[in-house]
Amino acid sequence: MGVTIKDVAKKAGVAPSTVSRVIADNPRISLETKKRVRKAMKDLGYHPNFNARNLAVRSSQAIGVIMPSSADKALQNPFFPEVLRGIGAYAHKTEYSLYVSTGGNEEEVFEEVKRMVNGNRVDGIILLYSRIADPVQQFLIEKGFPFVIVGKPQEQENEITYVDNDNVKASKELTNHLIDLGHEHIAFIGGAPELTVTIDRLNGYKTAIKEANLELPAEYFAHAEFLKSGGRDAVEQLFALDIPPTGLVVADDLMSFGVISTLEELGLSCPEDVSITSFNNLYLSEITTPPLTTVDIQIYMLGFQSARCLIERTKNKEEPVKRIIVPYEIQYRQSTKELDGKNR
Amino acid sequence: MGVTIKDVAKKAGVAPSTVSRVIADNPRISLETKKRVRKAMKDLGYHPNFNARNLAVRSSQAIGVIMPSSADKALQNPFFPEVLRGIGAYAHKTEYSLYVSTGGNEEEVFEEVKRMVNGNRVDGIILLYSRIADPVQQFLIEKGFPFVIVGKPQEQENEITYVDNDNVKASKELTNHLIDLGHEHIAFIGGAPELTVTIDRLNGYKTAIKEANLELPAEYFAHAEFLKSGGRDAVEQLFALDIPPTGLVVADDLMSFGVISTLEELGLSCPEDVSITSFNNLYLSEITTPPLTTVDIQIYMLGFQSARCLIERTKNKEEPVKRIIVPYEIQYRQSTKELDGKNR
DNA sequence: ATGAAAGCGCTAACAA
DNA sequence: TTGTTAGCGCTTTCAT
Repeated sequence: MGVTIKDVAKKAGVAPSTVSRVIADNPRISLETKKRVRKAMKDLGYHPNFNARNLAVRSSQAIGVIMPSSADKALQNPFFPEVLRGIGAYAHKTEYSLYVSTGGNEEEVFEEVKRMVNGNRVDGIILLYSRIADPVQQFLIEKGFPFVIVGKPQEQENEITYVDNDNVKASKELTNHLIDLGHEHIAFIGGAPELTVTIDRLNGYKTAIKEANLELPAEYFAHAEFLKSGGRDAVEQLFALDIPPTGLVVADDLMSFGVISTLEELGLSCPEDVSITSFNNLYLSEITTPPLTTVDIQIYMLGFQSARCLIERTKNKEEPVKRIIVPYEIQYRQSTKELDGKNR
Repeated sequence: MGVTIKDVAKKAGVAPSTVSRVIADNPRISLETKKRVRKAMKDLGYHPNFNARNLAVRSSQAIGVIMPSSADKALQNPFFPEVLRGIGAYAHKTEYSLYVSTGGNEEEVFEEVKRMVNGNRVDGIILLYSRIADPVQQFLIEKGFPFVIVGKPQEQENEITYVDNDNVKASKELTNHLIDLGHEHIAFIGGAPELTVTIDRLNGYKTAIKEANLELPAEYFAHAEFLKSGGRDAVEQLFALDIPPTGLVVADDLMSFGVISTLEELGLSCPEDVSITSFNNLYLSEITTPPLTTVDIQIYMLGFQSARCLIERTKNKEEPVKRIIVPYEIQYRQSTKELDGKNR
């Protein structure tokens, strides 16, 4: 099957190399022949074979996108399709394709990465997660293979290109909002503690609390899974304390839903009894009850920019290491309210 | 860069073709040499170049996954990462890679498909949506290119391999559940009306209503977008009717959240005032208030099976057209309750 | 401005 | 059981 460059060459009465040049829009080919060749291509329904092309130029015009392993339900987070959409937009623009590795366990993810890299399937990789001591990251660094992280690397921050929000600042701002509303007992519920994003958001929270000279008991940091049971445990523990919090900084909208649900089971309601703030501004956070006060981290933009960095880098070896901080914007909605007398 | 098959051959003292055979685990190579070659591969850190391989065998060991265009927010539906996970699981097992096309507008999606197909980037395609008069589907059929649909084709049902649930039956069962609970005024809220899935679920609903000899006023079918405003419009209209429904069959969990939210704004609550049933059993539907009575359509399995069909097909031209119906299971939770006196 | 020819790294007849 | 050789379809020197 398949009409090749030779067929086109024959039909247009030129050499294959000329056809190749026409494809590349080489300026040293006369407009005359270009037209003739293009017509031949069209008539024959010619489409370049990418495997052949890639073999010849040793590149693949494709980038790999690595999702975290899906031991938990984290992958059901709409965050992923949304970054993917951002990445896809830039990739499409530049005629790159997207290879994705979707979860499985950690080992499988690693295997996928190795397949992509070793098999020359992709020119670069985007990591959709960042955590401490990640063998994948280590592998990529050792190979000197181009990659960018959506999020912030835990180590070697200056040698890795990454696209992130200022999570520390955002988290601090969120916490301060609660403080401004009169809350004095504010707890933090984060995701997996080895994720950089959790660490940063926890730090921002801590900073704000300290600066306001509020108490910061160790029992006020909880880590919940996205899974219901996990979230419930965290909330139950928190609200069984002598002084339960009246304000919550939660690291992810999806977790907030679980938290609100558990609160209701405990007979507490949001925002009357406890104010909740969180992160991501998923489409969902606008339509639930109550709508969430949350940080819009611009997921799409995170994806778009990461693709841009990576593709620019694969096109130009000299492109320097970059750090791109995507601005965030807090959406104030109904999950937070001024602390009223009875709770003080 | 890159150590090639020749290097390995030289080091092992054999011909390149022998190395190739070892890679393919050809049975006519002595165990002796296999071992020697494998050692050489390991010592040299050899990895086959897939572009070269694919060029030689005219295949790519990759499948394309096409998401719907993302004009709306539909892509934020956790359905997608979840099917992707299922597809990825089977793909990984069989050492296939995944190419994805993520949204953009319809034209861009189509371009992506053409790129994948014409450029020999993939051996087959999985369509994650199905709707009437889809140019992509048409293109694939004309080309005779292997593809499978997650969902049900609108035309040429017998010539296309697809993986779906029995949506008609599920929807009927859901509706009957409401009827059994005493509801007599049941409305349907679907997604985009050109999607097959919407059509099927609407039909199941209608059938149940008719069989129970209940009324079926035209105003009882609403179509909502995933976007909040759309869902709100539908709900507001429905509940402004002379006889507002007390039961709802909603085509997607995500839409149900919007519906519940709008209801609350109207001063109605679920399940006290209106019972809601829906589809998908997203992780979310379990943790919100109230937890949803919803059809578990086994999203992961839909993905897994579609990948299986497609990969089996690409491996064997003779593989017949298939239809796979993944069983569903209704999860009864708290969004539905017996109609009490006051609402009759 | 264009052509000839040598690869890119691998597979697959065909020989031996 | 293994080696030789001719491609797969494209790009890219090097000539002309």
